Amino acid sequence: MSAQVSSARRRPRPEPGDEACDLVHLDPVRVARVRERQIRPAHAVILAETFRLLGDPTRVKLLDALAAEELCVCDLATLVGGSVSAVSHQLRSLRALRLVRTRRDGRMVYYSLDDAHIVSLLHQGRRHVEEVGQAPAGGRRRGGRG
Amino acid sequence: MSAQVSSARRRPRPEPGDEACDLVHLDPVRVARVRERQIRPAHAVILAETFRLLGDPTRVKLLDALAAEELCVCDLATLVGGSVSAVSHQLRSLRALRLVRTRRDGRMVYYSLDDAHIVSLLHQGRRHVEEVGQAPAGGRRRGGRG
DNA sequence: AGGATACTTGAGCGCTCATTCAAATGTCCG
DNA sequence: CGGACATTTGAATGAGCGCTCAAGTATCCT
Repeated sequence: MSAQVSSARRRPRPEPGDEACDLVHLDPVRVARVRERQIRPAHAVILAETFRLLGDPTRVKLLDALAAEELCVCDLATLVGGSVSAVSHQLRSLRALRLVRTRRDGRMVYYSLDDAHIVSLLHQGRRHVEEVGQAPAGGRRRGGRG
Repeated sequence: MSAQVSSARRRPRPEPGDEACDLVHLDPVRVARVRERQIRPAHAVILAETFRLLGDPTRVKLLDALAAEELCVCDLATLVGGSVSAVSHQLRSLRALRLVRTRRDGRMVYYSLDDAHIVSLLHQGRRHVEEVGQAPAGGRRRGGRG
């Protein structure tokens, strides 16, 4: 672990024949090692897409509320403190990604969760936030367990 | 479970004295029940903020790469396939939220992960994506293992 | 000191996205 | 059928974001 780990880290001048791309100064050993375990680009996109859905306070509240039980749009709107229209729009996105499903009962439409993975992710995140209980930007603490 | 669970669900006409807000048709029992378990709005914002950071392919790749080992900016740029500047901007966001930390070694700046919770979330998500291996929008399958 | 390297930063731009408002759809009741 | 209700949808608007480009900072080597 100390013989030839870094090929660029201590190199005074990069040789001209080295550059295969814009970057002539990278560490090929390290890069190759990471590449083996690296997530596939397509998967990164899908994963980001999934996390992006959770990256909005309204949707977080929506999914969190639905984790308790199924709810109609107007109850959801009340619970998350938004307009019925706004909530409906968000539910549409959630439904498009199959995160929630609907059930009609007369005029009412009841929403419920449809993806156990998301619920797991959400709850894990919620647990973390409630543990630290700090604002993330500027004032966040690591290991704020006590 | 069938006595008086729903006050609005089967009510023909809402009485005029009922409306305390814009919504005159909600189910107070259900709403109250969910409210007890509901995430606090401030926590929802923090949680969304956290997930939002993970809601970008470049940042997902960045964090995923750093989960393997510490890396300098130019290696990261190579691994995620972006410009050094773009990567540096993203790392700035990540650093602001204390998701990554830096270590200087001469001219190089090495980044590494600084939040175990995020890593856990990321890996959990990655595992899920690699299990289903399907695009989320339009063609997603649940339990698409076979 | 001077030049090269590794990274950061600020401005600007195009794009996405969450919300609002207004209108439409579908359902129940008389 | 006609009115009230629950929800959906489309257009418009405004804010935020990620990228590029160009300059700036910090470090190393001679």
